Amino acid sequence: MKRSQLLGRTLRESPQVQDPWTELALRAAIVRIIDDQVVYLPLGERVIVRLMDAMRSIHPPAQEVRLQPGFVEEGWLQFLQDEIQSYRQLPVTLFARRTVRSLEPAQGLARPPWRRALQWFRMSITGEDLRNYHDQWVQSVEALWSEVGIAPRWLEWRSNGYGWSYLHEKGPDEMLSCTACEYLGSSEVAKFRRQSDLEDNLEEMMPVATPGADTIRALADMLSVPESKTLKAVFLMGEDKHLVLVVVGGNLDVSLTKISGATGIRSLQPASEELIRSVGAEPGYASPIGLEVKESLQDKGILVIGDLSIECGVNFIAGANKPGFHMRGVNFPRDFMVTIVADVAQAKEGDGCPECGEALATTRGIYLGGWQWSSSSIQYSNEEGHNRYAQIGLGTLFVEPILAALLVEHSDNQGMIWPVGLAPFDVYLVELKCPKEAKMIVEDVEAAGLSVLHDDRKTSPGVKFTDADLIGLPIRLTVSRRSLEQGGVEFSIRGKDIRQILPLESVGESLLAVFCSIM
RNA sequence: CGGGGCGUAGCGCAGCCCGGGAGCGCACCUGCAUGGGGUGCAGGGGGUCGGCGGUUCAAAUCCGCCCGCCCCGACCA
Repeated sequence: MKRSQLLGRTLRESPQVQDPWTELALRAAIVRIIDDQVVYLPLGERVIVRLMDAMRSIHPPAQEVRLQPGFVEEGWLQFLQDEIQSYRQLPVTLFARRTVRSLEPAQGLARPPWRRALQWFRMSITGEDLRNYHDQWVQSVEALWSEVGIAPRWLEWRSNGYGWSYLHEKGPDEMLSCTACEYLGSSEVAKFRRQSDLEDNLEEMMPVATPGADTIRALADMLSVPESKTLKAVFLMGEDKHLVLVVVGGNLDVSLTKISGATGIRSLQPASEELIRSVGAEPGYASPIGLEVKESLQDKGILVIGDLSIECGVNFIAGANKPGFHMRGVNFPRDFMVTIVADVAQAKEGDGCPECGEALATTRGIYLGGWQWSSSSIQYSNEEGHNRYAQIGLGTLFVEPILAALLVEHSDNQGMIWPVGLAPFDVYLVELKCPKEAKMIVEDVEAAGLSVLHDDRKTSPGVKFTDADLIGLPIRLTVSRRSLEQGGVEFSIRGKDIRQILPLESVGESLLAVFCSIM
């Protein structure tokens, strides 16, 4: 490929963006960003193709399917329920290259509005089979990380899942990490220890007049108790107007992600007041006391999720479901029911680490992908003809975030230093007014099976060398009058202080030998 | 909804106070020189100055209205 014909100029001045990977990608002609939308220039697309090949090849064969861009996650289950009827079809592994829309606001290259993803979907009859597959998958991905030279951290990620994050202060994703041990979790799903405030002396439940105290803050102030002694009741509704009541300690906030994970209900939003009143609760003075609560997920009544914090305290203040009144001395489970108790409160900086109890601190990074154990499932018929639920897991790797991590990991002040195997081309040929010799070199090197970017532009040597460093191909060749006088073409490796002259006649062979040795 | 700022070449901006020639940097084009680290010199193309109206001999510049973008406030938690 001739450099003069390659689309995408390198930028002399650093574009003003907030993170180093986007800056490098713009400077080195890997991408352009137009109104948050990413355009991959030829150099970038070549890297993406190689990266996706590397990602794809980490894993044993799976049947490949194609899902159109924007295909929703839940669609997998419906699709498989249609296709899988019998145990004879199981286990099955599917693979898909997808383009998924980011749920979060776009932010540079690490979080574009649409990102490419590779997904592996495993459906098993037994939990053991799925666990084995999962172990194998995780091992393969770990091998990929070492192959491409990054060391992301393992963390709790999404609901029912784990994943990897490349830690970086400019990363778009917020996490909580333990200041003492290895625990790491995304802000939405990080676990934490509730402060325990148990005592044996359970008070009687009594109404107390609290006119105007329709927020936790006002209630705590009026009764002169800490917010943690109150119970917060949050009403949410799912897409189909299914009502969910969440009960947490008054000092905590609910995590929608955790609730989705615990209930399987997607796209939760605050419930309307009329929906709240329709079940007998009073906005501002609500609690599960006296409501018809589901005893299990299949029962009639209101779905009530109790956070772990309701078991960590006694004698709470909670709403009386009457305007202007609360109840004091409220104790779980003596005074109210919940359908399930789960971890549904949002962890924040300073909370106790779930592993060791030390303080959690905010950390930033880039999510690269991870594994999720599906909470819902599909049915198939077993050998006896009975319906059974399959065990399902989903592994995902995100292409753009991984590229962002690679950009920052494999670069120096001069630009990229591509690992062999991911570089958009193998060789950067700097030609200084030696077109004939350059042509021979290109043919020779390409015959040896290596790809060459031939800088044939009419510009000064400085420009070409600087560009060679910025673009960062593993090998640089320089052919000039000077090099010819010294007996051939100058060879150097990006990022290393190696320079030597290779004879013109055997450049291809020599490079091939070098390549085998550094791969 | 209120307050403030901005709008001039592909991008970034100056000029406006104090009215008269539409400019600068980057990018682009041409030529010459240079040839081992974003080189030098010379020349060149490119803009309804956000829109409409007013004042004036004359408006990017002053005045009024409108449009668009950004920030702050308010509402909400």
